[in-house]
Amino acid sequence: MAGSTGGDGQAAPTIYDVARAAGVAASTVSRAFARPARVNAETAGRIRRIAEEMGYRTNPLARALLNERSSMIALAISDITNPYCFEIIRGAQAAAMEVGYTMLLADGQESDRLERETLDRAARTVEGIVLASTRMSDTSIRMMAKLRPLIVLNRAVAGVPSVVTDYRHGMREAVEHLHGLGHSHITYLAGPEAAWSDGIRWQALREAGVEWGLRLHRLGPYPPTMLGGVAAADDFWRRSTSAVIAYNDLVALGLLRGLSAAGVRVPQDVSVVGCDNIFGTDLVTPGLTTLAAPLRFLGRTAVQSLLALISGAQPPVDKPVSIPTRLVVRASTDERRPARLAPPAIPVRPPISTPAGTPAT
Amino acid sequence: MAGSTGGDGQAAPTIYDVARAAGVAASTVSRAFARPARVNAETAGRIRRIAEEMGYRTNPLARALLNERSSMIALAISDITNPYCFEIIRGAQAAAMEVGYTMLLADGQESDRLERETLDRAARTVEGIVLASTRMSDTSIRMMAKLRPLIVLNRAVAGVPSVVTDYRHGMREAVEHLHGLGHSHITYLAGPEAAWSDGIRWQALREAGVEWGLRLHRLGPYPPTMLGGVAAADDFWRRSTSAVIAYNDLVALGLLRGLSAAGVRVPQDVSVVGCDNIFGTDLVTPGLTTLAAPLRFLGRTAVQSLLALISGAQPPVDKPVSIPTRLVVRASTDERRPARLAPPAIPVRPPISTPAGTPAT
DNA sequence: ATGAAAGCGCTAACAT
DNA sequence: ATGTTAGCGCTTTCAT
Repeated sequence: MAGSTGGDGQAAPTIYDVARAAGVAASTVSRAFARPARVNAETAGRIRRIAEEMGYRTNPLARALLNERSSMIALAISDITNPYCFEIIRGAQAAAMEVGYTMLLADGQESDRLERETLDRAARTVEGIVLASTRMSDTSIRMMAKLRPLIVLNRAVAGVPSVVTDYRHGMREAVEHLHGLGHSHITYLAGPEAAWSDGIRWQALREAGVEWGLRLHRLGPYPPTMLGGVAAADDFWRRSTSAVIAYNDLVALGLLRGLSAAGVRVPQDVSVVGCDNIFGTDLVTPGLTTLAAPLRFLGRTAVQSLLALISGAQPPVDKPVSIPTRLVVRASTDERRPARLAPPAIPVRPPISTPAGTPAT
Repeated sequence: MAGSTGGDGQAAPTIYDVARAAGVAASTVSRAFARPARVNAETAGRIRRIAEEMGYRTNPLARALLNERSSMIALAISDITNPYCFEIIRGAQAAAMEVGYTMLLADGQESDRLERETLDRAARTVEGIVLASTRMSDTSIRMMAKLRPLIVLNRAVAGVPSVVTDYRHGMREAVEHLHGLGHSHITYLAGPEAAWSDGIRWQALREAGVEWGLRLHRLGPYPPTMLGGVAAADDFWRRSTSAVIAYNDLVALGLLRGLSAAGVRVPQDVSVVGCDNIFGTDLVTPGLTTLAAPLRFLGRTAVQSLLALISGAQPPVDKPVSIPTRLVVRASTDERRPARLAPPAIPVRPPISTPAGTPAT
């Protein structure tokens, strides 16, 4: 019932305690753990047994102080509440754990300053950093990279090794899919201008458009959130094409909601494609067709690259490691209808005015 | 273009470097930062300026080695991909950052062993631990708590301080809501038997049932996942009441899916209530009515309690800190219909057989 | 108000 | 194969 309030009972045994108990020098104990080959097998065994009995665990801080090997890495995230991050974190954490590394999480709470502060504090402690999504400028990133081994995720920064998603191929697949469904015009709902991934997605999309002979339109930028998507629905409304590709799933989800409120049917009136395949995309009705980024694999790959970098590898700083995507087709995309058959069933907004610019045909 | 491959440019300046540059002893530099009052104001200013210029940052590892103050805490999560965790992590991280602490993330990947290993490794490094969701046994937890200051989240472990959600009040509200809609029988879809929150939710539900004069049924246990919910739909099918409360939102979401596949309409045929209010609950159709846990606040409170514990506070180990819930009413709950008017529109499964035990009336 | 010195727990040299 | 020693960067006595 009562119980101690927690906290250290007694001081943890040090390597000296173990050494004394085993009747050997501290260095021998150290070796018994780190380089068993250089210790008499029998002695090593005895030491380990005694250490085990005493509940000895080597103090990582002391080790780190000596040889800079803290066995910790940091993962920086600009906004941990974004579902996009979850799988990345999981992948990263798993990869770290596999090799005995501990992962520090630095959530920037969407603030450049907070993010830098956190990283700044952590930088000394960790052996390397993965920037999974960051608000920091290229310059800041390069400075950070000078301080510590660093890998950027889904962003290309000259001079810094990175792991990115292969949107070029993915967008081609998405456009091919829409083309196959008879769509000839696609609207892209842009994300934040500062986002590297927005630029690359739009560029990849344009190239794919040329390849398949589709016309592309661009709306935005919108905040990369559901609210952003709702706002986009409002704009899209006036200038609609039969197909939309959104910067990310959150925007697509918001768009779905906004469209539905406006009485526009998906996929009958408009086909919608998202990006990332986050949790929730198969929860909505209709399920969201999306360009799935292998999020968990991305996190894992980034950490593995970082560990390689730490052990002295020289990854290319100019060509990022590129991870392929996969188009997940759900119900939000369908064949283009020749023309809208009837006004929306429940026109919450005024019925569709004839689009000034882009005819839906 | 070329650029260094990352990694440390040159050794970071130590306190001795600063001391030399400022022409004072190292201890004075240390004091200038930690106890400015005990240093000549002018000297202190000069030191700080020089340190700033040199880009000096105190090495947390060295500090920690000396006085056990690493300014780090660990947050243990059994499964980081569970949306339930996100907001908790965010709240915890924010609270830690506010006071200059760094947060380590220990994801157990749903494995008791992995979780213990990770924590074991991290324990020496951190000043304290928050167990946000854990697969560990009470015994393991108590052992851990002896080693380090520790707070458990949403679980009561005798002898260990904890922060929990006030399900008693919440469940009463949920039952009142269903009662007000005319429901007289409620089925509870149980979660893992090992989960403390399952026990407490069921108990709170039973008490509320007595209070409002409703009959309660219990089905399960089911895995706390969407798949678990789909499986539950299968069982519930045969023994349905007009209202269901699921162990958590994931199960409720799965149930919604399973029910829909079976042609059972929500909320017309069945009202569904979830727990937690995770991301996605307002994405589904119908939106899920759910007992919202203040996830972010929970994480924040846990960390704050931990920090208090670390600074020597003696929180009660027997009565957990209790955080109130809020019932979020969406479209998945509605008035009970006297009887089903017609067989399901699209009976994927055989039409509803007369329930043997519990009549839907 | 400041300096000198010891030592946190560990490991890498060097010596045996 | 093992022991001895020095020192990582910091803070905390104790002395000045």
